[in-house]
Amino acid sequence: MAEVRNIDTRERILDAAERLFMAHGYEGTSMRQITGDAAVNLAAVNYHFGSKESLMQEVFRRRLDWLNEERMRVLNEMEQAAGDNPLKPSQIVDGFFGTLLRMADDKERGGVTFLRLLGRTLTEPSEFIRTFLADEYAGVMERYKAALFKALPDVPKAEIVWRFHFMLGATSYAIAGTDALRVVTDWQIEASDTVDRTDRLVPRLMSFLLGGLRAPLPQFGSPAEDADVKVA
Amino acid sequence: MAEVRNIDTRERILDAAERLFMAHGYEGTSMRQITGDAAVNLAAVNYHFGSKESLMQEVFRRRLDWLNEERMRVLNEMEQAAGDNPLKPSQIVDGFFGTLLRMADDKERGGVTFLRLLGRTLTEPSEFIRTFLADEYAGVMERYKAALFKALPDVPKAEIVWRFHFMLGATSYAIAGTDALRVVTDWQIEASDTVDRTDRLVPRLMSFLLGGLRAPLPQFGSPAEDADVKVA
DNA sequence: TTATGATTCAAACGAACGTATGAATCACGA
DNA sequence: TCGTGATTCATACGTTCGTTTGAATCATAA
Repeated sequence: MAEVRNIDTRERILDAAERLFMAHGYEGTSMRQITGDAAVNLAAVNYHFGSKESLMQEVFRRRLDWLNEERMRVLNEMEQAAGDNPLKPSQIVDGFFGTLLRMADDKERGGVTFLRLLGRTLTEPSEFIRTFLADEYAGVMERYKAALFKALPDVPKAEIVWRFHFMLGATSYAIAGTDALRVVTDWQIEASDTVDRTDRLVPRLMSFLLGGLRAPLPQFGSPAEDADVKVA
Repeated sequence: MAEVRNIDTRERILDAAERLFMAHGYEGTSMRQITGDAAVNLAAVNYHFGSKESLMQEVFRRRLDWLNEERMRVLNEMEQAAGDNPLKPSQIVDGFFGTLLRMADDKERGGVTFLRLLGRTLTEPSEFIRTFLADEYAGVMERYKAALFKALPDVPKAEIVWRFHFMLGATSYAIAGTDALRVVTDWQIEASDTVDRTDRLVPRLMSFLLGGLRAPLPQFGSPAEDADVKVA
């Protein structure tokens, strides 16, 4: 068997697809763009992956399998070290979101390209993508939710789940890096290159997520409460 | 002039486009779907709006013009009432995000359909949409950032802007309502219909946003800090 | 009633889409 | 060295895309 060319072609297609899906979305990327960028024949995608949908799934599976296994490994490790004690919320948040965000520096695992693709795809309308992602994430999701329930026994489970949802939103938007409304404009932040911004993004986001997770519970039916703000 | 049919057709197209762009995305929606749903001739879109891109812009302009004017009005009102005193962060957050979220109940202004479309579009890859949104939002964005700077004089402006960005992400994901990873599964939350969930979403999200905005500042270079969690 | 400009309509345009086909080319075991 | 299965290739299929066209139809002012 000629495995060498095979693998080479597959990987080149996956890399190009990852990059282009990130830049133009699933519907906005054509097979001809992908095969052109990958410098392979047009028919190669259908030969190796079967269809455009299957290609998209493989683009995610290649990265998510490792990510979610790593998340499981980290959580197991932390729970074993803690014994019967509940974990700290910050540990859980770091296990889930920190593990994800640290992929940004790991070019072997897609780096920022994959992170941005993932962030954008989480709000993608296509049904088959949502179904696929939900299946990929189901196990790890349950484990982390359970850990949060145990870590925050006094908080209603409904609140925890919602806040998990909000954390996911803040993170996915942050890693998508689109900034459609141009909230963050470089020249008013600081003179810093992209590398630096990635470096500082993680602690910034983690602080925000933890602050949101630990916020006072909402008072339903009344307007937003206001304790005075203390920072730093 | 036959203004009646004109306006009728325009509105029906805009309504159908809003609904379909929300459900299938910009690239995933065809002119034939839109005109079919609106029960108008295929050529009507190009006659009334010029192109698919212009239609998309008009779908947003119809809602965003009012939203951003309302945001401006609310902010002006609060600032006049406060005189020289800075506003409370919760007031600013409510002015920006609360005004947005309250559109959910306003069917005259698109309701949840438009909110979900907006949420999904904020991570949309298409360049022309991002450029358009950035222009639409530029003014109101500057005003609210300035208000936050004044309200939180001790927090570095860079941090405020980043947290604004994170708040935007959490909100856009929440209103997109996609929940790709199925974090929030109805049967484990509470027996409640959709109306109730919209009702409770707002205070829940506002608590989360304020908690994130007021979180302790990040310690760069060190792992996530951990004050013990106090809720309720 | 007739003239006029706005709107609607059926039909077609060329381009791009995802996919399929069958021959050519390759690597490699016998 | 030859045969075989895996892979690559050029090409074409049928469909759908956004847009355009020119005639038909409408509402209104003169």
